[in-house]
Amino acid sequence: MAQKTAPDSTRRSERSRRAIYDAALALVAEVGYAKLTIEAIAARAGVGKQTIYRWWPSKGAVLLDAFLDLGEQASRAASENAGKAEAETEIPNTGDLEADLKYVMRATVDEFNDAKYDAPYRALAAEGLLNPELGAEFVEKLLEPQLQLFVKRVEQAREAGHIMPHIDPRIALELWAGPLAQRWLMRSGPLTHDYVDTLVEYALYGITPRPASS
Amino acid sequence: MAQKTAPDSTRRSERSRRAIYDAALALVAEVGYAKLTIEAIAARAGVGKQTIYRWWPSKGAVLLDAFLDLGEQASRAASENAGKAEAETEIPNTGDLEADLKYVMRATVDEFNDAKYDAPYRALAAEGLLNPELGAEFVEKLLEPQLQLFVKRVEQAREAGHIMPHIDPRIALELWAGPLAQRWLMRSGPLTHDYVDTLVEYALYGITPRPASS
Amino acid sequence: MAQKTAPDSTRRSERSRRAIYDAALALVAEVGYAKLTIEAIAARAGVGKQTIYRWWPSKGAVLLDAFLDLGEQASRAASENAGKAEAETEIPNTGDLEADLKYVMRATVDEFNDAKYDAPYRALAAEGLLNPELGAEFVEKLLEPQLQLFVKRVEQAREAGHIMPHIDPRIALELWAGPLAQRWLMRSGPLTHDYVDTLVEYALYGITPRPASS
Amino acid sequence: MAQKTAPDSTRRSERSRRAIYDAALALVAEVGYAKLTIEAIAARAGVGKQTIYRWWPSKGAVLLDAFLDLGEQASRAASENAGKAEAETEIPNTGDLEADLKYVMRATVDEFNDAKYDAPYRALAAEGLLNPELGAEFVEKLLEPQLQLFVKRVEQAREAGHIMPHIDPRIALELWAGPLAQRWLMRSGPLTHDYVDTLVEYALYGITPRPASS
DNA sequence: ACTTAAACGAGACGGTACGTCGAGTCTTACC
DNA sequence: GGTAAGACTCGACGTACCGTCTCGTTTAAGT
Repeated sequence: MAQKTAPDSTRRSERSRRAIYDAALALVAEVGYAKLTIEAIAARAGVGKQTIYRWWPSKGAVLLDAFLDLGEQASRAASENAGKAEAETEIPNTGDLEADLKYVMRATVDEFNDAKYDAPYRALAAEGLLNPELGAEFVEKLLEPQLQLFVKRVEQAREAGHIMPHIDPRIALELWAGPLAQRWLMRSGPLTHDYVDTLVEYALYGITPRPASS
Repeated sequence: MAQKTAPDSTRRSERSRRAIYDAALALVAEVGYAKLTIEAIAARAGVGKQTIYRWWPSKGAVLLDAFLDLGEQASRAASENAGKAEAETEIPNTGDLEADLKYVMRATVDEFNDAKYDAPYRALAAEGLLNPELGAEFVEKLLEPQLQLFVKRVEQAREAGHIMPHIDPRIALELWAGPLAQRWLMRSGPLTHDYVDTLVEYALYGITPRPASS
Repeated sequence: MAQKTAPDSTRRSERSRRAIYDAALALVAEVGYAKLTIEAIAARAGVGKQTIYRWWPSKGAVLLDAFLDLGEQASRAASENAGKAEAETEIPNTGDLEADLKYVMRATVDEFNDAKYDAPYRALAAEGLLNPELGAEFVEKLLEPQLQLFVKRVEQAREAGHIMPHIDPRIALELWAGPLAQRWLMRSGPLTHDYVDTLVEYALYGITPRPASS
Repeated sequence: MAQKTAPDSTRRSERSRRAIYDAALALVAEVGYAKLTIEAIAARAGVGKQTIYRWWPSKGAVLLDAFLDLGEQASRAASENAGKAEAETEIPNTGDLEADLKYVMRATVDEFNDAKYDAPYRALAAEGLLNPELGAEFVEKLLEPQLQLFVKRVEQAREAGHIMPHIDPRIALELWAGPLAQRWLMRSGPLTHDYVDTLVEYALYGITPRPASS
């Protein structure tokens, strides 16, 4: 895991790291991931190229860290505002699973439609497809934590008897998360509130006829 | 659509086109999409670079055509074998929707696990994420045709009363196709027959408790 | 001797070669050999770096060719002016060896004191000291041809009985050429007409007392 | 001579200085002057880069000091061996100028042919060509002291009547020292005992015919 | 069958970015 | 305050490909 004489991270320049994150995020939004270059990041950040190569193995890795840092900053800011530290870190539980899922899915759709998040997130996903190491990190640090929120909420619903006991929550959540991801990434259809509402309904109640419903 | 003095496609060298497809597919499997270069394709194909630039705008476009051609060859070969021309071009309808879907999904899983298809397909998906034009072509020529097979089968089921009448087939199919795509692309979980079986069951019957079923 | 798939010199761009020569000579005069970079030559010449690397192995080799070309141009210009094609290509023979040598040596001193020639010539000499390949080429193409002019003149003098028969002309000429080169390169003393006059006298007649001379 | 807040040389680490000299001489022999780097010297010497930059302005200056130190060590060692302290610091005077010069010139040839001295000496000469400051120091500290030995011996010969009174010893010595230096540096001819013998003879007696010799 | 213009192979060209190396400066911890 | 260590900015290295541009040389359509 250590390359040739790993650098001493205690002497690392915090100032440079921040500047690199800012430059990477700004540039990926401006020119797109394909035209994002390490030279440009270094130049924009006022940093030597070697400082980037010393700490990251690829532009994808830089962008992933930058994006993770962006998330941390956001959640740190959120924590400070309200007293509730769980801001955005938990799916609400009003007792009505369908309503709660729709609420979160609509918010997710809005986020995917926000250019600020779309560019880097999409770039990381694309890079992850081709680069297994980065893909694994992407899944572990970005995707899975978000999916685990659904797992938790589905488990709560199961305990309340709203979900059948034999259902695997980790698979269940993919019924709505998978289609959303696919439409977003592939642009294979419009991303609307109606769409995710429908997704949640189909997933919860199935698409085959039920006997006596009410 | 025509660049400067569009080339005369009637005089196009079939031999070169084939050589380029072969080279592109071979190279993407050998070195991966990121390290695939037009120079290498030209060299491997014994072709001038200009011959590639004359007919395609990017390496992604070359690979897409090469992959489409691969599919055409495969289906042409299949047609010749059996008398049934619809080989692989239709989902079976035994009257049992669940069984038919599971059958097709298991076959799809097997295909995704086949390295021969995985490398170029994954590369095209990744490129499509970042390049909207190529993404649109990818969806139109590769993804949507496959999804339409599900649409057709779901409509048949609806007519047979096995699916509720208000269900939108185009959305319904995403309940199982979306999760499968996500797991494959993101490597966010294992791709097994059991997994897709579960997916189909959850999608058909929902995850919430049903009243007296039988 | 041939590197990897030697380039086809028939397709070489004459325009680029000239631009590279001009840029190299201009830059070495401006910033000195140590700060001369291939990137700067390429930029100044409006040429891709690869075009330099394709045809020359090092900046020293570029400069050597540029300087040789400069000499060829000069002698070609000289040839066109006067009818005598041997302009500068031969040492005069007035019958008076001492006078003829002094004449040529004074001209050489003037040339060494001319900044236009000093910078590249000195750079090439320095590079040749450390790089045997380039040094050999420097000697063969620049130094030796000039020394051979002296060899020829000394041989003429020997035939006329002005030089002792057992004298080796190739060594004899070093008596005045060697000290001049050393003073010029090492800056170990002033380079004046008087100095070379003295050199010629000492070399011709020796430094030990002669018996009754006249 | 003093940069910004000149370092206090009384606190200088003798151990480091020695290690730097050793490393510089070893490396220049191993990889050549062009590939000699300050980083490598520091690493080999087990010394911080700053310690080198604090005391020397360039790699050439380091090497010059290292080479001078080498000479001092050698002469100090020689002094301890024999009682005669002037070992190697004076040209013998047997009364036969020709023999004495040939003796010293042959020894010089042997030294130039010794790889141990050739590499650093040649490197310093080359650097001195391009860098006037270092060149001046090279001449003053290395070249001129050696030439002065010849000046002294020629003056002795003049006093003995073996050299004509009007001869300038400083110029006379260049008749044999210049050609030798040129052949060595430029590799423009073989460096043998015969060659320097011839040089001395030509220089002493001239190349033109003498009346009645004996 | 002959002509002729376009496609072709080859590859040199002006560029951009790569990932590495070393220069010279600066900071940290130690002695 | 000198030192070992090494991270920093900067600039150049030599390489790999990009996409464009000639060069002859096939090659296939139209005469």
